[in-house]
Amino acid sequence: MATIKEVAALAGVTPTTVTNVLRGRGRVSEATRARVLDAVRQKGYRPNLTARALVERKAPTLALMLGCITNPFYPEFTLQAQLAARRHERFLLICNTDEERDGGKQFIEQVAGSLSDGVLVANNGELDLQALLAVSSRGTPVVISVWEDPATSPGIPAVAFDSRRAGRLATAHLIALGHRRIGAVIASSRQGIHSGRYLGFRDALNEAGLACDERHIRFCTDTFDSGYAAALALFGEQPDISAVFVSNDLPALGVLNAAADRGLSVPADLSVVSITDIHQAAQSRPSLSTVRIPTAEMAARGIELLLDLLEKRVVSGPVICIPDLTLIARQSTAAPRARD
Amino acid sequence: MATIKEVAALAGVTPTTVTNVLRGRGRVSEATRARVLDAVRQKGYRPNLTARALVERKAPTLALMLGCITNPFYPEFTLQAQLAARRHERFLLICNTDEERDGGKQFIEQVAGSLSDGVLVANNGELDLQALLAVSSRGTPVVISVWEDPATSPGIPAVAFDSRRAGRLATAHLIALGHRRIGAVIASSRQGIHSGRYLGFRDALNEAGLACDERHIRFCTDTFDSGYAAALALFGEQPDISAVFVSNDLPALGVLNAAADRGLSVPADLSVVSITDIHQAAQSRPSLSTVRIPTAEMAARGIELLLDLLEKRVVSGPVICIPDLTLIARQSTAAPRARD
DNA sequence: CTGTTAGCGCGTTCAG
DNA sequence: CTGAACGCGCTAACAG
Repeated sequence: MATIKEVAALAGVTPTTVTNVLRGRGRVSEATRARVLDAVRQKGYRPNLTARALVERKAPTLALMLGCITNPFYPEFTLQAQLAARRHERFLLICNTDEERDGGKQFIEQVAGSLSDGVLVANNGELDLQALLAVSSRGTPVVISVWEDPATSPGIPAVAFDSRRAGRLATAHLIALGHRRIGAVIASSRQGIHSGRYLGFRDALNEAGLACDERHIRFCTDTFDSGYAAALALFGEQPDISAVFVSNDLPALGVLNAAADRGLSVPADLSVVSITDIHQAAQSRPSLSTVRIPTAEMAARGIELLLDLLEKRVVSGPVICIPDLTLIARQSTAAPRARD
Repeated sequence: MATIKEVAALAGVTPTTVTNVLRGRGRVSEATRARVLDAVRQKGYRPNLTARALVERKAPTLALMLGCITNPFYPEFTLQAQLAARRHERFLLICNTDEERDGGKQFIEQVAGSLSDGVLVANNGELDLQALLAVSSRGTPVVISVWEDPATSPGIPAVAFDSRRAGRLATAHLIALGHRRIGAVIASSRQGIHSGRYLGFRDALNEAGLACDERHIRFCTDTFDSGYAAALALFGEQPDISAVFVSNDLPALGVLNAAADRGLSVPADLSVVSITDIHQAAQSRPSLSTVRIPTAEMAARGIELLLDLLEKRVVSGPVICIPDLTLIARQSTAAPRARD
C-alpha cells in the first residue's frame, strides 16, 4: 500500500498538500493539485483510515450488537442501521451476541471507544445492562434500540416502540372480528421481553369485558420451532379457542404450521395475529395478519441518536418513542365460525 | 478513555510493562503484574485497537461485501463468516452493496488494506472484477465466495460449489419421481449467475432423454416476487407441466405461492424443487424440496482462505470447491398424477 | 525483570 | 500557497 509520503514525494510536495488536495481543504494551486491527483492515481494511493482515526480521535465505525442475524427480524434492522451509518460516513461492525459465550461483553469492551465510536444494541431481552452502563460511563455512547416500553428507561439512551399498545391493537383486531375464546402464545417468559405485548393482550381482553383464561396462555421462546411446539400443545389442550395472539411473527409462523399440521384451517378454523411484520409475514400461506412496528426507523434513529451523542448535541430525552404502529390485516384472520 | 500511559503512571511502571502484562509477553514479576492489573481495573483501561492496528500493521477486522442482508441467504452466510472471523480474533465489517450506488466500489477501496486486512465478497452475480483485481493487486487479499463454477477461476481466490451438479441433482429428483414435462424458473439471465444451475437442469433432461422445451423456461431475478410472477406466467401459458425446477430457494418460495394462488396443489398437481436450503425452505407449507449447498462452509472457508492469504501460507489453489451437495426431499415433490 | 527509544501513517498547527 | 514539526496510543527492539 502506498503511503501519503510516497505520493507526496512523487508529486514533489509534502504530505500536507496531498491531504489538502484529497480532502478539499486549504487552498492549493491548480497546477500542484493536478500533479498530486496524478501521483495519487499512479500510486493507487488510498488514505489509511486507521491512521486517520488515530490522529482525528474519531473512529470510522459504529458497532451493532444483535442476538443473531439469522433471526429474520435482524436483517431488516441491520440494513437500515448500516444505511444510516453510511449516510454519516461510518462503517458498521456487527456482532451476533447469541454466539458469544459472554453475551458480547468482551466484544463491546474491546470495540467501544477504540475500534468504534459508539455501539447500538438491539434489545433481545437479555441485555447486560451492567456492562452497557460500564462502557457508557467510560465515555463511549451506547444506545439501545427496540426498547419495548417507552415509559421506562433502561438507564441508557434508547429508541422504543409501545409494545403494549401493539399487543392491544393485535388482540383488538381479533375481538373486532368477533372472537371470544382467544389464546396467546408469548415468546418470552411472563416477565420477559414480551411482557408488554402480553399486557396489551390482556388490556384488550379487559376492555372487551372478556376474561383471561390462564389455560389459554403459553409462554415459549422467540423461535419458529418454539412457537410451533407451544401452539401444538395449546391446540391439543384447548381445542375450543377460535383465535390466537402471538407476541412475535417468527413464532407466529410456527403457529401457522402447527395449525396446518393439526388440520386446522386458517382462518376458517382459527385466526392468528401477531406483532412485527417481518418480510416473511407477507410471504407465508396464509399470509400473516400482524401489527407492524417501526423496525426500520428504530434502527435508523438508533444510529442517529448515537451520532448525536457523539457530537454532544442535545438529545431530546433518554427514551425516544417511535409511535407508528399499524395493523396489517392479511389472510390469517377472519370472523369465527357461526357456532362461535 | 484511559490511555496506557495513565495506567503505567498509576502503577509506577512504563507502558511497555503494561503491554507485557496485558498480553502475556515478556517476564514480569508477580508484584508489578498485580500492581498493573490493579491500575488497569481502577482506570477501566482497554487497549486502543486502532493504535494497536497501526503499529502492528495489522487490522483487527475483515470486511464482508454482500448484495443485501435482507435476502435470506445472507444471514446464514454472514453468521458463519463472523464466527470464523471471531475464531481468529477478527471483527467483521459488513457492506450491503445493493444499496451502494457504485456496487460497493468505494467501500472496498476505502476499507481494503486500511480498516480491514482483507475482503470477502459474496458473489451475487454482479461482481466488479476490475475493482476487485485492482484492490487485490494493491496487496490486500480479496476472496470471492459462493463461486458457482469450480472449473473456472475469476482470477481471484474463490470458494466454489458445483452449481451445475446441484441443478442436475434437483432435476434428476423430479425425473426419478416420474415427471416428464418439467418447467424451469431461472433466477438470473440465461448467461447470468444461475447459468450453471440451468445447465445442470438441461444435463438432467438430456441424460433422461427428455427434450428441453424452451417454452417451459422462464428467466427472472433472484427475489420472491420475481419467482412468483414468473411462475404465474409459466402456469398460465404451460398448464400441462407437472413439475418445476427453480434455480434458488427464494424465488421457489414465490413459485409455491403462485401455485397456491392458481389453485394448484403442491405436490399433488405440481412438484417444485430448487437449490440452496435456506431456513425458510423447511418452514414453508408445503416445505420445499431442495438441494442443500454448503453455505456455512463456503462462508467459513472464505474467511479462512483470506487469513491464509494474509499470512502468506501456501494456498491449495485459486478455486477451492466444497463438494457437499445433498438433495433434501420434502413435501413439495411427489410423483405426478397417474394421467402423466 | 524493567525502562528507553523509535516509529506505525496520518492530520493539524503554525511558520515561512 | 507550502512545509516542518509534533503527536494520536500503542508496541517492538534493545538497553540496562
